Amino acid sequence: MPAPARTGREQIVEAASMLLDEGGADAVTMQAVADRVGVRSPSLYKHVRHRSDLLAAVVHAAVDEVTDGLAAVRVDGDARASIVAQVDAMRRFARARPHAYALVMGAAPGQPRPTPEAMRASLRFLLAATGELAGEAHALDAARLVVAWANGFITMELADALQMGGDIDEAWRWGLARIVAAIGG
Amino acid sequence: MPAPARTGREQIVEAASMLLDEGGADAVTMQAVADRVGVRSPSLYKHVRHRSDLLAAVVHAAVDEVTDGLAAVRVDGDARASIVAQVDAMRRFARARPHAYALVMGAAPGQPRPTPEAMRASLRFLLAATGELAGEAHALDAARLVVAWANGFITMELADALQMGGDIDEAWRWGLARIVAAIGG
DNA sequence: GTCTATATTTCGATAGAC
DNA sequence: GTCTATCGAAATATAGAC
Repeated sequence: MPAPARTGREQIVEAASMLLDEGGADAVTMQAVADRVGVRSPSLYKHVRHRSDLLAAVVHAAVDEVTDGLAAVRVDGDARASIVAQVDAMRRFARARPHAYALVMGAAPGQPRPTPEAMRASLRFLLAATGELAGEAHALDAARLVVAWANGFITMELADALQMGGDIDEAWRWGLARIVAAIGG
Repeated sequence: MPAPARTGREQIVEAASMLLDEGGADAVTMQAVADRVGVRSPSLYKHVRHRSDLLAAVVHAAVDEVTDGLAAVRVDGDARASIVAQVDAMRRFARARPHAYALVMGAAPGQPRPTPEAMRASLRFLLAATGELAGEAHALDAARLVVAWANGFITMELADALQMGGDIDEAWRWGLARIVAAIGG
């Protein structure tokens, strides 16, 4: 056997995810990924079709991570507590992996997007909770309200926008309480 | 006189803004800007220090445009109407210039940001309105709530996230009504 | 102030030997 | 499957003539 495999698609996606976290999508170059996994850049093309294929895999892995996190913190018997726990988990993920968060939530037009099915899976338990509070007829509207507020808040927090003084965590809790109340809680 | 001026900083920023709208920040290359204004790329450096200087000017012009738009639609005697008018104006701007909107609201980590003063100026009349509704003690929290929701909704709308069926304009109106009610309206 | 010419770097991707 | 070698494209920016 001439050349044993020294890397694989999984390890490549992992390295690309780290580079995304460290320097954004632009930092995910084939050269940088190759350095990270310890091979020469042409070898990557035996595991990945092209750069966009790799980036799509990175986004897919990130949205899966979010989905698992949201599923893990849900509270089955308490809709209010479940909503709070899930948006808190969103915020934790965003703080830990801001660039990945931006890709998942589609903050940058023209960047790779997760599939609609993957996004739906992420919001499964949030939809259940908002349905309990707002009624099935408005479950979707209410989920959109919650996610929109949380996403907007998190995005601006990461960008240091709305830096107008005041305690940011206090603003988060104040807003969250109002949002939950607004959808029928 | 050896070479009369065929362009100027204002025209260059304008061309760069058009390129931003058409293809995002990555499309704003010195070459593309030069083609657009009708000169060779080295000539641009007589009007602009470097590319980041140009991009910063583009962002500044965009936030000024937003500020003017928000000031124009405000309703002085009616806080609820003023809030609705201003978030509607935000949404119109985002639909007209999605890439510019993303830069202004800081959706992409690592991109050029408007100055805090410019952002504050944009939110002046919104703060006045939320102060009326929520009380001065919570004017800032309430403004953050409104802007966060609007920004999150708009961002996801532009990215086709939360595309889970239902009328998107109806969701906007439903959410907006709840938000205004939530802050004391 | 604009031009030609160019330095320099970096990128994605391919060819072909082993 | 990995490697060396390389192509071709595109980018920012500078030097110096006019």
